[in-house]
Amino acid sequence: MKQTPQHRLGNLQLAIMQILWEQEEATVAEVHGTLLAERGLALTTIATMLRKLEDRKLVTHRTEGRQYVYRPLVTELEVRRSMVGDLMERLFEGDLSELVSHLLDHNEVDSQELKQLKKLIAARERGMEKKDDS
Amino acid sequence: MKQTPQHRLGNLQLAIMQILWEQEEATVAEVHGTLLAERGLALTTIATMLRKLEDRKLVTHRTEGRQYVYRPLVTELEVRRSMVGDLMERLFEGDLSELVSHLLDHNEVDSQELKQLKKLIAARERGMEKKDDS
DNA sequence: TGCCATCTACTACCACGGTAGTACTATAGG
DNA sequence: CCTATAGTACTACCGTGGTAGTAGATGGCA
Repeated sequence: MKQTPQHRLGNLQLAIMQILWEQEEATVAEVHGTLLAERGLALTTIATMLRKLEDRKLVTHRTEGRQYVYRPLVTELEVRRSMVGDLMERLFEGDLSELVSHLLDHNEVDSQELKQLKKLIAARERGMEKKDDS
Repeated sequence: MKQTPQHRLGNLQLAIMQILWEQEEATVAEVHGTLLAERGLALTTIATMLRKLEDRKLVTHRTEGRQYVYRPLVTELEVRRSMVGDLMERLFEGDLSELVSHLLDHNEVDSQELKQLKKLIAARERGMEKKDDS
């Protein structure tokens, strides 16, 4: 068994998926329009990419008039889980603390953010207790 | 300015680099021998990959007898920074808290590890104060 | 009805990770 | 000196992300 089929997405693929996640669904032209500003891509490029994503079962489409309306088949969460987990595995042997430690050491983290993180951990601990009861 | 020239490494490339980071330097045969267990790769595959890595200035080599001894030109830290930063940018718009939050929510984190993380943050806060003095 | 604009499908390319066979070179041993 | 062998260089091929041109279908409008 191969489990979570490695949602490893490239830059453009991710950008497209993010639009679909935000909009729920979108036509080729809509995706193209949204992306046009930051990347100057041809409409056919977007269309091709969407078709390739559909091949990989990451999106699907329905027909509306003569347009295709695409819709994501995987959630942002799944992709994040898969890609973050992959990286953690590849770079930190799956050791979460190592990764977080790296993050803290090598990013500008202001005290604001540290407070935020402490809150996250505290919340997590409370969730833990609850789970311990079961 | 565009930053550290994107050290985006594939699986095999990373595995090879990791060996070089551990050993400081290694011959093709040594790398091949180390990797042979987990992946059954041909020696020429390793040699090719090392040459490609050299093209990209990620490693270099010197000659010893008739063998090449390869040595990394980038540190593990640099690669980690680059790849983690890249992922954080792509998936979480560069928001560190978002990434950590995701990590906490979607991995089995035991209380042991939470304690460890709190320690990391506390240490970070102390480092902060010192920097605030300057 | 017939032509144009709009959309998608096909096809083609490039770059690159990954994989490996074959060709070439130089060395060590007889 | 000459050959077997160890070791690298070349070349090639596949898959896939990324990019886009061109062909084909279709619907709207004059």
